[in-house]
Formats: sequence, structure tokens, C-alpha cells
Amino acid sequence: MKRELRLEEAAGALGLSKSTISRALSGKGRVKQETKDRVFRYLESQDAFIKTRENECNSKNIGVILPAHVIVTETSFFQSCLDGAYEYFQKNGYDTLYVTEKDGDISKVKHLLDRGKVEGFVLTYNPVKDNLIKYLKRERIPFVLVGSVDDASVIQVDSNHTESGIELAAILLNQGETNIALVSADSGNMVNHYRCEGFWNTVQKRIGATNSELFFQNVSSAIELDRAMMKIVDCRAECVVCTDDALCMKVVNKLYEYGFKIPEDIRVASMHDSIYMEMHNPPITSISVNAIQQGIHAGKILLEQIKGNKVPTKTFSNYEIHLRKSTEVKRRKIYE
Amino acid sequence: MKRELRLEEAAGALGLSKSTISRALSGKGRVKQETKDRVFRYLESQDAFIKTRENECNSKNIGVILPAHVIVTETSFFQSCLDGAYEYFQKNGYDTLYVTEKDGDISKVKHLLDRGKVEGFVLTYNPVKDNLIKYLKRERIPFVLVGSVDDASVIQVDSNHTESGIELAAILLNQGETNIALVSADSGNMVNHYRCEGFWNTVQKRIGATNSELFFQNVSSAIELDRAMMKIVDCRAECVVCTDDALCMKVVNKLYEYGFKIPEDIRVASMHDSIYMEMHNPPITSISVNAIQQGIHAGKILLEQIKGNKVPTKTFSNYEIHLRKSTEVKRRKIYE
DNA sequence: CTGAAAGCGCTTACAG
DNA sequence: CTGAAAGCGCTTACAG
Repeated sequence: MKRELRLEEAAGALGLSKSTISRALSGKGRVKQETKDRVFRYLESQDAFIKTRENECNSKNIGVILPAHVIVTETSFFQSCLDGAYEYFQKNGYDTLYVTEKDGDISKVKHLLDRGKVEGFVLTYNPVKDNLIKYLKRERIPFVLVGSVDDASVIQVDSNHTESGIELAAILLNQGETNIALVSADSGNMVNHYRCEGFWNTVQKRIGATNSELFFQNVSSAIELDRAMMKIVDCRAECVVCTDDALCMKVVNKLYEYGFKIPEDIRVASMHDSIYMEMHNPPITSISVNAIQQGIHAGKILLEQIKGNKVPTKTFSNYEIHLRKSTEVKRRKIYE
Repeated sequence: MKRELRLEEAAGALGLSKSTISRALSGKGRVKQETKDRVFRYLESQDAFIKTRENECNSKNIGVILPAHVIVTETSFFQSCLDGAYEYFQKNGYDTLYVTEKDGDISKVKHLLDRGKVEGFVLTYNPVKDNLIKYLKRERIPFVLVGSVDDASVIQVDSNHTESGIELAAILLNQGETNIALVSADSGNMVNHYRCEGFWNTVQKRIGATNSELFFQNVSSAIELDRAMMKIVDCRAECVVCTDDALCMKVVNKLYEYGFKIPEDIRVASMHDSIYMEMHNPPITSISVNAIQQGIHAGKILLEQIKGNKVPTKTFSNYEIHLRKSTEVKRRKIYE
């Protein structure tokens, strides 16, 4: 750790007064640039620092909040988001405090704020309970939400989930799918909600509301999944879309058990991409978002906000649909 | 954020002198317990704090260091390790700074130390370049390594990798496997190194050194994997063990392409468990370690060390071998 | 155990 | 742009 110096020592060594050193360090009051340089160079060379009121105050830390408990296949999103924000903060002189939140408990966040340990937060997800966001708003703490919420006073970074749902549906329909099932895990999750909404509305519009019983919501237990799978088989669905890749793996395994081949007998897609969707055999089509990019962006907007600059309320980030073998349709060639 | 009070204000409000308040807060010099209580209760009730030399010093932060770039399937270990340490620190009044390290660059760690932002570190992995550990040792910074290194002055928490390799080999051999291949990703990684060593020595001892060409090291590119797979097929191996689950998925996909059935034609196991090994069809046998537990343990030992207590140099944590369908052998029943 | 007073070290009007 | 000096606020021997 660096050696702590007194104003007096530095002043003596440089032939300046305590006042000048103090001003050079704080930036308040004018000091010749050359003098400033001399002061900083001296401290650098001595591997020393001087404690000022300034560097006591700004913690130069940001808290990045992740959900405490989450299905494992989703952690990669939050992890990447954290990594993106971390990299940005690093490059801009800020350090990152790791924070998790559970059941709307704001005590950890309050603790950091009370002790002045952070200057703001990146929330990597939209909490189910709204008291955290309420608290941050009330206390006027700078924060950026990676996610969507119906509140124009909250700064948000997110991809357009409704649109990606629509696009995935359009691709499958244009390929000729006519009997599509949609299986959603926790529908209270806004990401799932919006994606499913976009997807299912598009499907309904194109092929009518006849198969509305093929939209399964809140499928969490093994029993609920089995029930959904029975229905899928009974209705002879030829394409199944799942909200996340853990669910998707389970669905795929069930389909194999029933003797289906993918994609020959039935097509499968996920709304949440992970390395395992790509590594799966066959690789599975999925909606993919760039979590690192979103983390970087959230970090950037947050620091702007802390500096007092105006920032956009809502920033949309890109998504991609990774088309893979699981949705390939082998069509009969009409002209041969 | 809490309101900052002057000694004088609190003294006035409580009918005490500045000196007494100062002593009550610092714990230095004796103050009647009742008086101390009054002071703390007052601050609590006012949601205020007084800046002392004390609370300027101890950062009450720990840095948890993760590798910056890592194959995705391994991130869950570091993530869980971080979560375990974080939970422990939280319960013991410490906050957690997220830090990543890359290519032996110690600048981020140095930055935190120079500014007194952390009191110690948990290293969730054994860095390839040793300058980070060297630096922490030289500066006498408290830190705990989750991993193994040949240096009795470094406090370590790890599972016994050699032993888990031996045990997995013994299980497979006892099941009757006679022709086993071992495919290792980065062999410079000490975890891979020790597990492979234990595993392969056990295999060699039991079935001779004839098939030594079935131990493939540093298999990183697709070409190297293909070459290994060709050899595995040529040598008619009936069991393939991989050092991690990403590699294992690739191997499994290759085996499927070749028309093998698992476990009927060939058995497969991994040395690194993740949710995907369990979700795979068929589920894949794997060595499993409790990363959360290791994180908690590392956190505990670090705080003891910071308090100045003596701590054990090396703590071994448990591992388990999760036996799953991928290694089940359907034996011909001899008496029917 | 507590207070009055001296001390320490950074900051900041004031003066040039 | 810089310095001498007064000021602020926490700390700590000294005294009782």
C-alpha cells in the first residue's frame, strides 16, 4: 500500500506551501499547470498519496446487483452483464461491488449507501418485488436497470423482447410451421412475458386462435411439464418453442423419449441462448442477446448520470436470432 | 445516505463533551458502557454518522478475483465460489469487490491496495502466471487461494483432485472397463493436471501401459479433437473420460455422429460437473465439487487471517462422483 | 469515567 | 498564481 504523506512534507520537498499542494490536489483555486504536474509527479515517484477531503468522499465504487437465486442456465446473462459493466467501470476509474438481492430485501443496498461505499448501482434484472427500485428512486440514488419497467423515471437498457418474439414467430411461420406450441417458465418474469406476448400474438394472427391451448404458462414442476408434453403430442404440434434453455433441454429430452427426431419430426427453439444450445446435438435455434454489451452500456449511462449529464430513459440493445439445425425443415423439392 | 454529524453537535445534544463522543466511537480510552450506548442509540435514531479516523481506514471490503477469460462451462465454478465467499463476507460485515485478472496483470489488484479499498483477497483459481501470488506474498496482503500450489506459505482451499481422479478410475475399472481413453483440455491447468495424473496412473497400474496412446493432452482445437477421436475409434476404446463438460459435449456429439450409443456401445464421463451434465440425454457421470462451500470456507479462513489468527495452510474440501446413466454397463447375466 | 485544552492536518478567505 | 494565517474538526495527553 502507498505511503501516506502530510501536506507539509510534500510542501517542504517541493519548496511550495501547504496551501498550494492542497489546491493542486483538490483542483479548487487556480494553480499553474506546471506546478500541478510537479506535485503529481512527486507523489508518483514517492509511491505516496496525501489524504484529502476529496478522496475521502467519492467512493469511486459502483454496486452491481444480481438476483441471488436464479436458474443456473440464466446465470450466464447476469455474469456477462456484470463483466461488461465491470470492464467499463475499470476503464473509467471505478471499482465494482458485487451485490445480490433476494425477496426484495434492500438491507444490503442500504448498508452500502449508508456507509458511502457506492455512488450508484447497475441492476442487472428487473426485481419481482418493486421496493428496491422504489427505494433507489426515493433516495435519488443514480441507477440503471438492465431490463424493462413501466416507469419513465427509471433509466433502462434492454433489448426489445416483444420484437424478438415477433421475429422468431415470423421466421417459423414463414418456414411453413402451422402447429406451434409455446412453453413458458415463470411468466411473471417480464422478459418471458414480453417475448411470449410478441410470439403468441403473431402466431394467433397468422394461423388463428384454434390452438390457443398450446400456450403453456408458468411451467415449473416436472408434472406440469409432463402435462404440457402430453397435450403437445395429442395436438400433434410440429414445433415447440421454450422461454429458456434449461426448459428447452427438458423438452428435447422428453421428445427423444417419445421417439421424435429433431428437426425431422418436430422443430424446437429457445428464447434464451447459451453455449449449450449451440453445443447441443442438434444445435438449437435461439434468440440471443449481447449481455456484455448491455452491461457496458448500462455502466456508461450510469457514469454519465453520476456526472450530472442527461441520459436517455430507454436504450434498446440488439438481439439476434441464431438459426440452427433444430428448426431446419427438410422440404420436399417440388421441381426435380 | 446517512447525515454526517460533527462531534460538537452530538456532544451538545447528549450533554457530553466532544472528547467523550470521540472516545465512545473509537473504542480507545475508557467510557462507561451506558454512555457508549447512549451515543450509538442517538446516532441510530438520527440516522446519522460521525466521520472518525477509524471508519476512514478499514475498508471492510474484500476483493474476490476471478479469471477474466475462461471457457463458459467453467464459469459456474467461479461464480458459485464468489457467491459462497460473498455470503460469508456479508454475514460478517464485509463487502465484496469484484475483480478479474488476465495474463498476470496485477494493476487492478495494486490499484485497490494502493487506495486502501480492500483488506484482503480470495483468489478463486490458480493463475497461470505466478506474479499475482508473488506480489501478494511480497506485500504481505492476506489472501486465500481456492486451488493448489506447491508453496506452503500460501493458504489454500481445494478438493483433492488426484484422489478424485483415482476414485473415478477405480469405479470404472471395477465396473469392468478395460479400454479407457482420457481426453484433457489445457493440461497446464493444475486441476486438469492432478485429476488426469490420479486417473491415468490408476488405469495404467491396473491394465498395463499398453494403451498409453489413449491419453490425449492439451486438446483445444477441433482438429486435435478429431485426431483424438480417430485414435479412440481405431483403438476400440469403450470408455472416454474428459476433463471438462464442454469438451465432453463435443466428444459425445462426435460419438453420436459415428453412430455409437451411450452407454451401450461406449461409456462417457466428465471430470467437471455442471447442470448440463445432469440435463444431458443420457445424463453424464462426473466428478463434482461444492464450489459454494469452497467459497464460504475461503472467506472464513481469510477473515481469520485478517483478525491475526493462525489458519491451516491447506484445507481439503469434499468432492463427489455423480454416477449417471452414461457409465452404466448392461452386463450379460451369466446365470439366467 | 469525563472534560478543558492543546495538537494535528487539511482547507480556505485574504492579500499581494 | 502563491503564501501566511485563521479556521475547522477529530484526537489525545493531562487533570480530576
